[in-house]
Amino acid sequence: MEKEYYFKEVEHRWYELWEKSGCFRRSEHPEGKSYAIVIPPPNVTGVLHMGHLLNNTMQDVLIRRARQNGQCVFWQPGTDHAGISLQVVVEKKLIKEGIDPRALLREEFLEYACRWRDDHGDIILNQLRHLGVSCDFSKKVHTLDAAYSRTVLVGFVELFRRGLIYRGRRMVNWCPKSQTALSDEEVLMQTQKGKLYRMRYEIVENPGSHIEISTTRPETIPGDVAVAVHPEDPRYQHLIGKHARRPFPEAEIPIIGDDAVLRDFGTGALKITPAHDSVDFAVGQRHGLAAIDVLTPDGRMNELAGPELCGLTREAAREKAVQMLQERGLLLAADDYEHSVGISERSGVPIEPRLSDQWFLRYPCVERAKEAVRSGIIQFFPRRWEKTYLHWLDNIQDWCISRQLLWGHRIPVWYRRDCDRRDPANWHVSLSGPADPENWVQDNDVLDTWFSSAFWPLGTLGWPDEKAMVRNHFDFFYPTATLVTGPDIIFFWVARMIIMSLAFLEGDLEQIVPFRTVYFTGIIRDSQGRKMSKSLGNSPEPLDLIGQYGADGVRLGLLSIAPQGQDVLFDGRCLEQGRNFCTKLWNACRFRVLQGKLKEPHVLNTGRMTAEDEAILRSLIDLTEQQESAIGQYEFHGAVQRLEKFFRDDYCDWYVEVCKIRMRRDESQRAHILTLQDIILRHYLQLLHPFTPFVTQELWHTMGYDDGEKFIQNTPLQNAEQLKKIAPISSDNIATIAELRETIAIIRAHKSSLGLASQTQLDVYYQSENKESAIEKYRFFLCSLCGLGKLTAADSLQGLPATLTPWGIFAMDVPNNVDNNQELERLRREIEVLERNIASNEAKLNNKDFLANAPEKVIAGARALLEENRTKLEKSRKILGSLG
RNA sequence: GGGCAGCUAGCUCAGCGGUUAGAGCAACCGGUUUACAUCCGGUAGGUCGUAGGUUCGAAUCCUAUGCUGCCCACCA
Repeated sequence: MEKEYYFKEVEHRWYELWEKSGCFRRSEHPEGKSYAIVIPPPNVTGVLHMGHLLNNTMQDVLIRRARQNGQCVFWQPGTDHAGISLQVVVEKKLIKEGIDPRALLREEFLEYACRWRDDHGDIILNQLRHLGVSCDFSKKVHTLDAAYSRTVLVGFVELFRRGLIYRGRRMVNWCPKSQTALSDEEVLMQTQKGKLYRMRYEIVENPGSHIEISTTRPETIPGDVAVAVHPEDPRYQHLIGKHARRPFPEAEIPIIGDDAVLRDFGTGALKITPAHDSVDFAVGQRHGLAAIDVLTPDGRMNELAGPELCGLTREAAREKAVQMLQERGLLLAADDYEHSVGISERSGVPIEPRLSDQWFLRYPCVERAKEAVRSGIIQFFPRRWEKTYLHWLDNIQDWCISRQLLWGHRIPVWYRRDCDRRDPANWHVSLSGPADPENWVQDNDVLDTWFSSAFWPLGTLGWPDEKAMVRNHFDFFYPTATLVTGPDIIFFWVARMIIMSLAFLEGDLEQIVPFRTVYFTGIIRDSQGRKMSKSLGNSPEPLDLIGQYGADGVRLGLLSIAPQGQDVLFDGRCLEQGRNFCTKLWNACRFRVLQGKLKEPHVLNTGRMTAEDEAILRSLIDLTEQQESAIGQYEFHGAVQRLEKFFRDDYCDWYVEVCKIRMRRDESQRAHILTLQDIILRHYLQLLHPFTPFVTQELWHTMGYDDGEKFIQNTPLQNAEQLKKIAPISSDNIATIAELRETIAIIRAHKSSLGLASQTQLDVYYQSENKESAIEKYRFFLCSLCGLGKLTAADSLQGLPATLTPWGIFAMDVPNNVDNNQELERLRREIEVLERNIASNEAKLNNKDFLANAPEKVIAGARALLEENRTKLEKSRKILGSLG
């Protein structure tokens, strides 16, 4: 066995073997308990980032543990076509090559896009392989695959048939940069500093008098069709019915009363621009006003804005409009003002409310979707996200699902050639299109990418094609077990998957929900709590990290700092610790290998079990129980901590050290000890495997534990009950070992506080009331682990510095030159603390209310504690007396 | 404007009604006795954001309040 662990070589070798052997594949004859996860499909345009590492490590832990537990596992991988993102990437590439993407035909552009997708689409999944993910890559799905596309379009057609998808001319969020409509969820509200302009329009009927109006958007003045005031506002009531003079292009517009106007905001008078504001649009509808669109799709002013503004960008037009107001003496004030502006999530520019013809979905099954979560049929971890989810569903708005893009699922609607597209009589909606295509024109738009992702758990398992569903064992793997994702896409994706599943499947909620639990991970930030971003340069390159620390080190490190459901502050040091632990594991196993092979491996003679053997076995059983509950509650952080603590503190630093002493003293124990070590290491490797798949697999092989099963992940994991059958464990023995370990720790600390190096041999005298036999039994451990020379019982402490342990007082025969003062000081402090504690114990036990109300167990505990403290105090005083 | 989290040792977090509040990292002291210096032993460090309340007992429950961060919301 190599002295060093070469993780790079090991990881590559095993991953290839795993994939080649097909051990990640789902069973084609599934039986027993199913455990499926669908991967949140990464964008084909994406590169692996820290969030992917965390998210996929967690999924892999769940999947591998399920495999060990003998469940029938399926982890479905795939990629998302990434609508706008991919289109932008391809457009940029074309421009670089001197091709104008807008001059291309749809088919030509799509050809370029497909080629890019085929060249780059699998990069991110291949990167994930380096992390060790055990997805079934043979079942990979891409959202634009023919079968999956069919799923999406069937969904559209059916929702249309049910009257839930409709086409309408409505105010939508328009992104002037990508020139498409967006859903409300794709608009981020950001507070921005701007100006609130106060200006005045002349009253036509009373020349020379004016009405004052506040606005943040003077560039939309040419689109004004009215001025609105509150109908009961005494300041303006008399003006309703009269007209105001719009300054440019000059026009007379009516002054109307509408109670949407807030009297106490600004001047209480509102200019109405129905084409560029949703409130104004509603007002316009109520009053039968026209909408004058003064903007072009790319966010510039058009001819209707008048010659001075036409052609300017929104921003430039605002400046120009302010200047024009000033020139006309109409601008009264420009106050600094902070307000929310909608920003396009994708392109980062302010969105423009715009009137256009789009397709909308009225969400089905909203009440059932709420019920599914509220009732706990779908469980959220952490639970608080339930509220966020329910709140969104309570206020749900229809979803604009059409996008003015080329890349995506083209809307399966055809319009009769040269006829009114707004008249449903001229629509054809179907999967295959009209029988006489020459008379029809297909809708140019594609569907929102999130519309297609909403079908992910359904489509990946073959729905709605019955043959495909049988082939994919839909009935067995659906509903999936768990979804692991970020809370940032709770509306975009999680809620919509639930809704679509409920809309299309029939049966009890338990059977038709897409998953039974959702674990929301935190977001990875840098060590200062900032979001990882390219511009800040604070996002490490995941593959570099894997190369530097090993996939196992990265996995362990990340999980060890990820608090449940809270953001993760990333620091490279955690990866170092992760890697160090893997090295530690390697060395401990190597040590076992150096002890040699056993003739009869795995056969334990329980008659030879000692107290320390029982204690380590008990720790292993406890660890096994803790792992089960921690992983069940998605407490990855706690699970990792306990795994590391057991191995370092209990196994390596205590048990193995003790075994060295035992074997040195008594060669006949050797086989027994090594057998037990093998049992422990073997089980421990299995417990650790989901977290660090590579090093555990390598050791599984190196240690020769693979005689029955080559791959550790396919080896059944014993539970706590099964482990308890290995050998009987007495609680007295467990207590004895706990006391022994405490005694050793106290003696070591005492030596250290006396300024003595740990290996300095010291003679020690002890006084013990009833633990002499224990001390004698374990004297070799005490001497060896504490660096003691002679250890003898004595009647007096002879004025030597002494310390109190569970087993009595131990006095160190220190050289004369050792300074006693520090030791005296320490003792006095200790006595002080004891006295304080005893006083508080007594006060408690003298409190009648405490005795009356506290449970018996607590009172008994308090009494025992008081007794213990009194004994300690007495002995400490004795030590002090003998020293002084 | 509404809602949700977080505030515990220098840093990152556990603990969420019952002894004297824990861990890892960092700091400091000491150590190579045949797995491991990517290691081992040890020390120090906290009025649990603040103020009230409930309780025999509060970091933990309640009520206010202060920061910090996130989400939702059509006041131009």
